[in-house]
Amino acid sequence: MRLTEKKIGAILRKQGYKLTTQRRAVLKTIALSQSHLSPTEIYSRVKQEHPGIGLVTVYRTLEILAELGVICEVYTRGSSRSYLMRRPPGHHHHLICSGCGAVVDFTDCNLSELEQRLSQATGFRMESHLLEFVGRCPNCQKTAPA
Amino acid sequence: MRLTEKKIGAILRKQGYKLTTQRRAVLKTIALSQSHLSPTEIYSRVKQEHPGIGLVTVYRTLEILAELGVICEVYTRGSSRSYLMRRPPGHHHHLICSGCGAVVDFTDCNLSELEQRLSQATGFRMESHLLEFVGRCPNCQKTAPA
DNA sequence: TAGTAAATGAAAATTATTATCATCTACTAA
DNA sequence: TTAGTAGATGATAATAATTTTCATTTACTA
Repeated sequence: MRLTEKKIGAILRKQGYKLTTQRRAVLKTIALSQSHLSPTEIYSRVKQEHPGIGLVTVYRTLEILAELGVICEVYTRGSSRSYLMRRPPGHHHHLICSGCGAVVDFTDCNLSELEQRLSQATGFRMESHLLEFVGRCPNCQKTAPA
Repeated sequence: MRLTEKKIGAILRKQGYKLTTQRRAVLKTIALSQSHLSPTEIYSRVKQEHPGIGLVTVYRTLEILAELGVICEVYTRGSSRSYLMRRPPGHHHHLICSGCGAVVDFTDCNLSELEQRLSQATGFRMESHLLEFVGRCPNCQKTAPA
């Protein structure tokens, strides 16, 4: 179930947001990328087709899209955020290439047993979890290590 | 196996680093905290006893300590990093309270089966993984939700 | 199609992080 | 114990990341 622009528009509107030209452009850029992108990277790509767009708009758009679950944040080293189109609809995780940044999604994390065990041991009420694998994709394995 | 100051000193020296007054102070601050702390938080706490210390020194110290595995980085929302004393010696993960930031460590993630499956399916050579649970500790469950 | 709430971009303010450099200090070797 | 030196520090500034403000514009509803 890939999210079409129409569906995304509906999701936005339901929450009182509008699907503007700029948001469309940001979405398109993220959708076209195989790797995760920082706000600045998204900004400079979008600017090629929409020279007038402001970096602020990119930030605001990313915040909303992430809140609505249309895009996902990826947790990497480094001092900026990085985003990615959400491809599987629900709960899922990422396998990220340390070379090129390409991202593979997977859904079967079966952590519920561990989650229960931890919850019982600590008394925490669980809210969420974050799981990411980092590795080298076949292509980048051929390339010199970085 | 808690890391003593003496052991940490040895770890630093082995890599050619020195155990300075400032580094001691940063370590002490992190060790005394039950929750993860951002560079700025660490800086302001350390400054109470060492008014002369510079924020830059805190950043540099954190970088080195993280590189040597004496402290761990925690991945949270928000636009700054956050660190924590490494308590279990080797591979481990965190359960973080969304209320007070307290951190519980756990070591049994048994993700190797999943890791292998993913590796076979994608051809990625796995390098690492990141697993964190977020929940509410017993104390914060009593408090109003935040 | 008009009215309105929401979105935009410019500019600036904040906050986070890194680099530079002259001075200082922890540690090693004698 | 002490001198020499590599490494560390803090001041300062530069850079990068993120957020705020506000006057103007625009998508969408009625």
